[in-house]
Amino acid sequence: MDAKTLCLGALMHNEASGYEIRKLFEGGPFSAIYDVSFGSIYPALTVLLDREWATCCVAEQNGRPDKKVYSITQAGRAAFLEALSTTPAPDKMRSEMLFILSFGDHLPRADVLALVDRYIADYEDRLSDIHDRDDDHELPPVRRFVHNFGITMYETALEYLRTHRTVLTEETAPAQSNARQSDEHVVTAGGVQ
Amino acid sequence: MDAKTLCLGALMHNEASGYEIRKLFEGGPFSAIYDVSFGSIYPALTVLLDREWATCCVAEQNGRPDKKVYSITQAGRAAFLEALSTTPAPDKMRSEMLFILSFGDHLPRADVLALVDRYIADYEDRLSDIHDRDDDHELPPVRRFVHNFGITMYETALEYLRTHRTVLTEETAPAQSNARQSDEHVVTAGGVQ
DNA sequence: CTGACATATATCAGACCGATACAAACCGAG
DNA sequence: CTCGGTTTGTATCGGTCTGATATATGTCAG
Repeated sequence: MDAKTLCLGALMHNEASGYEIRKLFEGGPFSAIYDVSFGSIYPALTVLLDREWATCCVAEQNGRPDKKVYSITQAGRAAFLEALSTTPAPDKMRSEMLFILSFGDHLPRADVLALVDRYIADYEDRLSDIHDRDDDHELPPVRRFVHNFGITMYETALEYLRTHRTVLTEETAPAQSNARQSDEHVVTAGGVQ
Repeated sequence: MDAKTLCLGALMHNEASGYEIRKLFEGGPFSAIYDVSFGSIYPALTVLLDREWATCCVAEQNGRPDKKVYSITQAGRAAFLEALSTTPAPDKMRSEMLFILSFGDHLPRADVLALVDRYIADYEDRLSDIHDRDDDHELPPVRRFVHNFGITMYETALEYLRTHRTVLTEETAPAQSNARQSDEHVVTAGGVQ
């Protein structure tokens, strides 16, 4: 799924500037679904103009810098629906938090708990972003299906983190230092070949 | 989180070849956490050798091609724990499936249901991968915490998809064709500025 | 009136992805 | 017994994407 398709998708609902498209993916309705950065969006929008999949006009604003507002064309809509017809790749998660936590047994327990707290705060923010938007009102059925899927996943993550955090405070002696680990986990030879 | 750190993490538990590291992230214990491709892994392993964060030896196998087995060094462990000390970036999800589904109201309902079915099958496979591995036995506490988090998220996704799929079969008339859409959602002017 | 913050566009070096190529070995079907 | 398909395994490369940075306008608080 390339940046051009993602931008076309953003423009399907409404005309938007590059900055606004970015906000749809960061904190907006696409934030639980996909991620794309400025460095991909602006070049992609240029390509959309080249292919006449979008048009652009400058909008002056009061109290803000001007912005370039892009609108999708009929050709753009056709190209978008065509792009949607490819079989989707499986979901890809990139969680630095979980990756670090998966080595939490090598870290001081206090650090682990701090990470979990940060993780909780992160998902609380995401959930409140959703509720602040409040796009609940009269979504078409499939959009509602996707919307509620995201909310369900966030709420599940939060509930798990909150209820199981306590287990980590009660558990047996943690590794006190990250300079020394027990060598039990280190398999240096044998077992292979 | 760059490929070098991800490879070091993989080597923390066990020595491994590039191919084996890839499998840890595709279907293996890291599959719910992070994703990294061959095109990143092999160059990263070369860099690890250069920096003496890993050593390498060729292992002959019976009935299989030779493989190059990498082992993390003490300097590598130090570098890895150092890398873990940075504050983690927020989770990034990339779901082509959800992105396509979020435009499901523009698509024939049968296509949407087929997509949901594929999505369900996808997560069923992931869950059975986890249970096939069965690394449940005696994980250290924080690893268990992360492990069960992944299982919980997968099970929640499956339950949501299964129970709410039925709603999409009962609902009001779907868009019959993807060549025509109602123009109601298309805001071409006004409302901005 | 200074600094911090939000809005807004744009670029670019470096990192990464996905596809591809190559190769060795297995296995089932015809 | 060989043909094609699958698994294991290493490696590279073009095209794409990221994350940081630069630039600029405007608000608001202190």
